[in-house]
Amino acid sequence: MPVAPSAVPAKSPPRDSARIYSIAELAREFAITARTIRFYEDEGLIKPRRQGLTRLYSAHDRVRLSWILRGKRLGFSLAEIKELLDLYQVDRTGLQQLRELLRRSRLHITDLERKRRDLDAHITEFREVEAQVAAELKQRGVDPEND
Amino acid sequence: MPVAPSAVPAKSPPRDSARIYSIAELAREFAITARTIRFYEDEGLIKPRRQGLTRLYSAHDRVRLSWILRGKRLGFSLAEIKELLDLYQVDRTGLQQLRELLRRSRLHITDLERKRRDLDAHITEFREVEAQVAAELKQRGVDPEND
DNA sequence: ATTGACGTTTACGTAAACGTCAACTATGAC
DNA sequence: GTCATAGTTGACGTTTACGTAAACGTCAAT
Repeated sequence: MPVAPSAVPAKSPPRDSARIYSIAELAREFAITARTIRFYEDEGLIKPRRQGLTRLYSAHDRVRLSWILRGKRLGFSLAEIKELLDLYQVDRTGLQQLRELLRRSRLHITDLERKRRDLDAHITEFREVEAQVAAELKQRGVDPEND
Repeated sequence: MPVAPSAVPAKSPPRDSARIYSIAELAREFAITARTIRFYEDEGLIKPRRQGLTRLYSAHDRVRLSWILRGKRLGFSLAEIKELLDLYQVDRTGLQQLRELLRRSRLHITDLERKRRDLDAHITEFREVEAQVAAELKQRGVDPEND
Protein backbone atom coordinates (compact mmCIF):
# COMPACT_ATOMS: atom_id res chain seq x y z
CA MET A 1 0.00 0.00 0.00
CA PRO A 2 1.65 3.21 -1.18
CA VAL A 3 1.66 5.81 1.51
CA ALA A 4 -0.87 8.46 0.52
CA PRO A 5 0.91 11.74 -0.20
CA SER A 6 -1.42 14.01 1.76
CA ALA A 7 -2.91 16.52 -0.64
CA VAL A 8 -2.05 19.59 1.40
CA PRO A 9 -0.84 22.27 -1.04
CA ALA A 10 2.85 23.21 -1.12
CA LYS A 11 3.78 20.61 1.45
CA SER A 12 7.06 21.71 2.95
CA PRO A 13 9.92 19.73 1.48
CA PRO A 14 10.31 16.63 3.64
CA ARG A 15 12.93 17.62 6.15
CA ASP A 16 15.31 14.74 6.42
CA SER A 17 14.53 14.14 10.05
CA ALA A 18 10.81 14.04 9.34
CA ARG A 19 10.92 11.86 6.27
CA ILE A 20 8.97 8.68 6.21
CA TYR A 21 10.12 5.60 4.38
CA SER A 22 8.25 2.62 3.04
CA ILE A 23 9.64 -0.82 3.59
CA ALA A 24 10.42 -1.22 -0.11
CA GLU A 25 12.27 2.08 -0.11
CA LEU A 26 14.53 1.02 2.70
CA ALA A 27 14.99 -2.39 1.16
CA ARG A 28 16.16 -0.79 -2.07
CA GLU A 29 18.43 1.67 -0.36
CA PHE A 30 20.20 -0.95 1.71
CA ALA A 31 20.06 -3.69 -0.88
CA ILE A 32 18.19 -6.12 1.32
CA THR A 33 14.72 -7.60 1.02
CA ALA A 34 11.58 -6.46 2.77
CA ARG A 35 11.49 -9.91 4.30
CA THR A 36 14.76 -9.19 6.02
CA ILE A 37 13.47 -5.96 7.46
CA ARG A 38 10.37 -7.66 8.77
CA PHE A 39 12.52 -10.35 10.22
CA TYR A 40 14.54 -7.80 12.12
CA GLU A 41 11.29 -6.45 13.48
CA ASP A 42 10.25 -9.92 14.62
CA GLU A 43 13.56 -10.15 16.42
CA GLY A 44 12.91 -6.85 18.13
CA LEU A 45 15.61 -4.84 16.38
CA ILE A 46 13.32 -2.19 14.89
CA LYS A 47 9.83 -1.12 15.71
CA PRO A 48 8.34 1.06 12.96
CA ARG A 49 5.10 2.93 13.36
CA ARG A 50 2.04 1.46 11.74
CA GLN A 51 -0.69 3.01 9.69
CA GLY A 52 -3.19 0.27 9.79
CA LEU A 53 -1.07 -2.71 8.94
CA THR A 54 1.44 -0.88 6.80
CA ARG A 55 4.79 -0.13 8.36
CA LEU A 56 6.06 3.43 8.35
CA TYR A 57 9.76 3.97 8.94
CA SER A 58 11.10 7.20 10.39
CA ALA A 59 14.55 8.65 9.82
CA HIS A 60 15.42 7.23 13.20
CA ASP A 61 14.34 3.76 12.11
CA ARG A 62 16.48 4.19 9.05
CA VAL A 63 19.53 4.98 11.12
CA ARG A 64 18.87 1.98 13.29
CA LEU A 65 18.64 -0.21 10.24
CA SER A 66 21.90 0.99 8.81
CA TRP A 67 23.44 0.48 12.22
CA ILE A 68 22.20 -3.09 12.25
CA LEU A 69 23.71 -3.78 8.86
CA ARG A 70 27.02 -2.32 9.90
CA GLY A 71 26.99 -4.62 12.87
CA LYS A 72 26.34 -7.54 10.58
CA ARG A 73 29.25 -6.64 8.37
CA LEU A 74 31.43 -6.76 11.45
CA GLY A 75 30.31 -10.26 12.21
CA PHE A 76 27.93 -9.67 15.07
CA SER A 77 24.90 -11.90 15.41
CA LEU A 78 21.47 -10.34 15.48
CA ALA A 79 21.27 -11.15 19.17
CA GLU A 80 24.51 -9.29 19.82
CA ILE A 81 23.36 -6.38 17.71
CA LYS A 82 20.18 -6.21 19.70
CA GLU A 83 22.15 -6.03 22.88
CA LEU A 84 24.37 -3.32 21.46
CA LEU A 85 21.38 -1.30 20.31
CA ASP A 86 19.85 -1.66 23.74
CA LEU A 87 22.89 0.01 25.23
CA TYR A 88 21.72 3.25 23.70
CA GLN A 89 18.16 2.76 24.78
CA VAL A 90 18.35 1.61 28.36
CA ASP A 91 17.06 3.69 31.17
CA ARG A 92 19.88 5.76 32.60
CA THR A 93 18.17 7.02 35.70
CA GLY A 94 18.95 4.23 38.12
CA LEU A 95 22.42 4.11 39.56
CA GLN A 96 22.69 0.37 39.36
CA GLN A 97 21.62 0.48 35.75
CA LEU A 98 24.23 3.10 35.00
CA ARG A 99 26.96 0.93 36.43
CA GLU A 100 25.68 -2.05 34.50
CA LEU A 101 25.62 0.02 31.34
CA LEU A 102 29.19 1.11 31.93
CA ARG A 103 30.26 -2.45 32.52
CA ARG A 104 28.66 -3.72 29.37
CA SER A 105 29.94 -0.83 27.30
CA ARG A 106 33.45 -1.61 28.41
CA LEU A 107 33.02 -5.28 27.62
CA HIS A 108 31.87 -4.44 24.15
CA ILE A 109 34.70 -2.01 23.63
CA THR A 110 37.17 -4.70 24.62
CA ASP A 111 35.60 -7.00 22.08
CA LEU A 112 35.69 -4.32 19.43
CA GLU A 113 39.33 -3.59 20.10
CA ARG A 114 40.19 -7.21 19.69
CA LYS A 115 38.39 -7.20 16.39
CA ARG A 116 40.39 -4.21 15.42
CA ARG A 117 43.67 -5.94 16.14
CA ASP A 118 42.48 -8.94 14.16
CA LEU A 119 41.48 -6.73 11.31
CA ASP A 120 44.71 -4.76 11.27
CA ALA A 121 46.69 -7.97 11.14
CA HIS A 122 44.55 -9.18 8.29
CA ILE A 123 44.98 -6.00 6.33
CA THR A 124 48.73 -5.97 6.84
CA GLU A 125 49.01 -9.51 5.55
CA PHE A 126 46.98 -8.89 2.46
CA ARG A 127 48.78 -5.68 1.66
CA GLU A 128 51.92 -7.74 1.68
CA VAL A 129 50.46 -10.30 -0.66
CA GLU A 130 49.46 -7.50 -2.96
CA ALA A 131 52.88 -5.89 -2.82
CA GLN A 132 54.65 -9.15 -3.53
CA VAL A 133 52.46 -10.01 -6.44
CA ALA A 134 52.72 -6.51 -7.83
CA ALA A 135 56.50 -6.66 -7.56
CA GLU A 136 56.60 -10.02 -9.26
CA LEU A 137 54.49 -8.69 -12.10
CA LYS A 138 56.73 -5.68 -12.49
CA GLN A 139 59.76 -7.87 -12.67
CA ARG A 140 58.13 -9.72 -15.48
CA GLY A 141 57.61 -6.47 -17.24
CA VAL A 142 53.90 -6.21 -16.61
CA ASP A 143 52.28 -3.06 -15.30
CA PRO A 144 50.26 -4.13 -12.27
CA GLU A 145 47.96 -1.17 -12.69
CA ASN A 146 46.17 -1.90 -15.91
CA ASP A 147 43.75 -4.73 -15.34
CA MET B 1 44.51 -42.83 20.01
CA PRO B 2 47.26 -41.01 21.90
CA VAL B 3 50.15 -40.14 19.67
CA ALA B 4 52.98 -42.45 20.70
CA PRO B 5 55.74 -40.38 22.29
CA SER B 6 58.59 -42.13 20.52
CA ALA B 7 60.86 -43.62 23.13
CA VAL B 8 64.07 -42.20 21.69
CA PRO B 9 66.20 -41.02 24.64
CA ALA B 10 66.70 -37.31 25.22
CA LYS B 11 64.45 -36.37 22.35
CA SER B 12 65.46 -32.88 21.37
CA PRO B 13 62.99 -30.40 22.83
CA PRO B 14 60.24 -30.15 20.25
CA ARG B 15 61.25 -27.19 18.20
CA ASP B 16 58.18 -25.13 17.73
CA SER B 17 58.22 -25.49 14.00
CA ALA B 18 58.50 -29.26 14.26
CA ARG B 19 55.92 -29.80 16.95
CA ILE B 20 53.01 -32.06 16.30
CA TYR B 21 49.61 -31.50 17.80
CA SER B 22 46.73 -33.82 18.44
CA ILE B 23 43.24 -32.74 17.60
CA ALA B 24 42.28 -32.53 21.26
CA GLU B 25 45.31 -30.38 21.96
CA LEU B 26 44.37 -27.85 19.33
CA ALA B 27 40.75 -27.97 20.41
CA ARG B 28 41.77 -27.09 23.95
CA GLU B 29 44.14 -24.36 22.89
CA PHE B 30 41.62 -22.59 20.69
CA ALA B 31 38.59 -23.38 22.82
CA ILE B 32 36.73 -25.15 20.07
CA THR B 33 35.65 -28.78 19.74
CA ALA B 34 37.36 -31.51 17.78
CA ARG B 35 34.16 -31.75 15.80
CA THR B 36 34.70 -28.20 14.62
CA ILE B 37 38.24 -28.95 13.50
CA ARG B 38 37.11 -32.01 11.58
CA PHE B 39 34.36 -29.96 10.05
CA TYR B 40 36.89 -27.44 8.79
CA GLU B 41 38.78 -30.30 7.25
CA ASP B 42 35.63 -31.54 5.52
CA GLU B 43 35.24 -28.06 4.12
CA GLY B 44 38.80 -28.12 2.83
CA LEU B 45 40.21 -25.50 5.17
CA ILE B 46 42.91 -27.69 6.73
CA LYS B 47 44.50 -30.91 5.65
CA PRO B 48 46.47 -32.52 8.48
CA ARG B 49 48.74 -35.49 7.98
CA ARG B 50 47.46 -38.87 8.98
CA GLN B 51 49.02 -41.68 10.88
CA GLY B 52 46.63 -44.44 10.10
CA LEU B 53 43.36 -42.77 10.82
CA THR B 54 44.60 -40.39 13.44
CA ARG B 55 45.14 -36.80 12.41
CA LEU B 56 48.48 -35.17 13.10
CA TYR B 57 48.65 -31.40 13.03
CA SER B 58 51.84 -29.55 12.23
CA ALA B 59 52.79 -26.09 13.41
CA HIS B 60 51.73 -24.91 10.00
CA ASP B 61 48.31 -26.46 10.43
CA ARG B 62 48.07 -24.74 13.78
CA VAL B 63 48.78 -21.36 12.22
CA ARG B 64 46.18 -22.03 9.57
CA LEU B 65 43.64 -22.88 12.21
CA SER B 66 44.26 -19.73 14.20
CA TRP B 67 44.03 -17.82 10.97
CA ILE B 68 40.66 -19.36 10.28
CA LEU B 69 39.37 -18.42 13.69
CA ARG B 70 40.55 -14.87 13.27
CA GLY B 71 38.67 -14.73 10.02
CA LYS B 72 35.58 -15.96 11.79
CA ARG B 73 35.84 -13.29 14.44
CA LEU B 74 35.88 -10.75 11.65
CA GLY B 75 32.65 -12.12 10.28
CA PHE B 76 33.88 -13.99 7.24
CA SER B 77 32.08 -17.15 6.21
CA LEU B 78 34.01 -20.37 5.95
CA ALA B 79 33.70 -20.14 2.19
CA GLU B 80 35.26 -16.68 2.22
CA ILE B 81 37.97 -17.82 4.57
CA LYS B 82 38.78 -20.67 2.25
CA GLU B 83 39.13 -18.27 -0.60
CA LEU B 84 41.36 -16.02 1.47
CA LEU B 85 43.55 -18.92 2.50
CA ASP B 86 43.80 -20.00 -1.09
CA LEU B 87 45.26 -16.62 -1.97
CA TYR B 88 48.41 -17.66 -0.15
CA GLN B 89 48.47 -21.06 -1.69
CA VAL B 90 47.76 -20.51 -5.35
CA ASP B 91 50.31 -21.20 -7.98
CA ARG B 92 52.18 -18.02 -8.78
CA THR B 93 54.02 -19.15 -11.86
CA GLY B 94 51.49 -18.35 -14.53
CA LEU B 95 51.13 -14.74 -15.54
CA GLN B 96 47.41 -14.89 -15.83
CA GLN B 97 47.19 -16.42 -12.39
CA LEU B 98 49.35 -13.68 -10.97
CA ARG B 99 47.08 -11.00 -12.36
CA GLU B 100 44.05 -12.82 -11.04
CA LEU B 101 45.71 -13.10 -7.65
CA LEU B 102 46.42 -9.39 -7.66
CA ARG B 103 42.87 -8.61 -8.60
CA ARG B 104 41.42 -10.74 -5.87
CA SER B 105 43.84 -9.47 -3.28
CA ARG B 106 42.80 -5.94 -4.05
CA LEU B 107 39.15 -6.84 -3.82
CA HIS B 108 39.67 -8.34 -0.43
CA ILE B 109 41.66 -5.38 0.74
CA THR B 110 38.84 -3.10 -0.30
CA ASP B 111 36.45 -5.24 1.69
CA LEU B 112 38.76 -5.20 4.69
CA GLU B 113 39.13 -1.46 4.56
CA ARG B 114 35.40 -1.05 4.59
CA LYS B 115 35.22 -3.27 7.59
CA ARG B 116 37.81 -1.12 9.21
CA ARG B 117 35.80 2.03 8.66
CA ASP B 118 32.75 0.28 10.07
CA LEU B 119 34.68 -0.86 13.05
CA ASP B 120 36.24 2.51 13.75
CA ALA B 121 32.83 4.11 13.68
CA HIS B 122 31.54 1.49 16.06
CA ILE B 123 34.39 1.98 18.48
CA THR B 124 34.04 5.73 18.43
CA GLU B 125 30.38 5.47 19.26
CA PHE B 126 30.84 3.10 22.15
CA ARG B 127 33.70 5.09 23.58
CA GLU B 128 31.30 7.99 23.67
CA VAL B 129 28.67 5.95 25.45
CA GLU B 130 31.26 4.93 27.97
CA ALA B 131 32.46 8.49 28.47
CA GLN B 132 28.96 9.79 28.95
CA VAL B 133 28.02 7.17 31.43
CA ALA B 134 31.27 7.58 33.30
CA ALA B 135 30.70 11.33 33.46
CA GLU B 136 27.18 10.85 34.71
CA LEU B 137 28.39 8.52 37.42
CA LYS B 138 31.06 10.98 38.48
CA GLN B 139 28.51 13.73 38.74
CA ARG B 140 26.54 11.53 41.06
CA GLY B 141 29.63 11.10 43.14
CA VAL B 142 30.39 7.55 42.10
CA ASP B 143 33.83 6.48 41.06
CA PRO B 144 33.38 4.79 37.66
CA GLU B 145 36.54 2.78 38.19
CA ASN B 146 35.62 0.49 41.04
CA ASP B 147 33.21 -2.10 39.83
C1' DA C 1 -13.28 -3.79 -13.50
C1' DT C 2 -9.06 -5.30 -13.98
C1' DT C 3 -4.28 -4.93 -13.91
C1' DG C 4 -0.20 -3.85 -11.43
C1' DA C 5 2.51 -2.23 -7.76
C1' DC C 6 3.01 -2.50 -3.12
C1' DG C 7 1.62 -3.96 1.24
C1' DT C 8 0.18 -7.72 4.78
C1' DT C 9 0.33 -12.49 7.55
C1' DT C 10 1.22 -17.43 7.96
C1' DA C 11 3.96 -21.12 7.24
C1' DC C 12 7.17 -24.15 5.52
C1' DG C 13 12.01 -24.53 3.35
C1' DT C 14 17.02 -24.01 3.45
C1' DA C 15 22.10 -23.11 3.84
C1' DA C 16 25.75 -22.58 7.12
C1' DA C 17 28.11 -24.08 11.04
C1' DC C 18 28.47 -26.76 13.96
C1' DG C 19 26.48 -30.15 18.38
C1' DT C 20 25.41 -34.62 19.75
C1' DC C 21 25.03 -39.23 19.84
C1' DA C 22 26.32 -44.11 18.48
C1' DA C 23 29.20 -47.58 17.22
C1' DC C 24 33.79 -48.70 16.34
C1' DT C 25 39.16 -48.84 16.59
C1' DA C 26 43.81 -48.50 18.51
C1' DT C 27 47.06 -47.98 22.25
C1' DG C 28 49.06 -47.96 26.83
C1' DA C 29 48.41 -49.25 31.74
C1' DC C 30 47.33 -52.66 34.97
C1' DG D 1 42.65 -59.78 28.84
C1' DT D 2 40.24 -55.67 29.86
C1' DC D 3 39.87 -51.12 31.10
C1' DA D 4 40.57 -46.24 30.30
C1' DT D 5 41.73 -42.89 27.07
C1' DA D 6 41.82 -40.76 22.71
C1' DG D 7 40.82 -41.15 18.18
C1' DT D 8 37.62 -42.37 14.09
C1' DT D 9 33.36 -42.20 10.90
C1' DG D 10 28.55 -41.70 10.00
C1' DA D 11 24.13 -39.74 10.79
C1' DC D 12 20.78 -36.99 12.58
C1' DG D 13 19.59 -32.63 15.35
C1' DT D 14 19.82 -27.56 16.15
C1' DT D 15 20.34 -22.61 15.72
C1' DT D 16 20.65 -18.53 12.94
C1' DA D 17 19.13 -15.76 9.31
C1' DC D 18 16.71 -15.36 6.24
C1' DG D 19 14.11 -17.28 1.24
C1' DT D 20 9.96 -18.56 -0.89
C1' DA D 21 5.35 -19.26 -1.75
C1' DA D 22 0.39 -18.84 -0.78
C1' DA D 23 -3.45 -16.10 -0.12
C1' DC D 24 -5.11 -11.88 0.61
C1' DG D 25 -5.96 -6.31 1.03
C1' DT D 26 -5.57 -1.55 -1.14
C1' DC D 27 -4.92 2.05 -3.99
C1' DA D 28 -3.87 4.35 -8.87
C1' DA D 29 -4.21 4.11 -13.45
C1' DT D 30 -6.08 2.29 -17.65
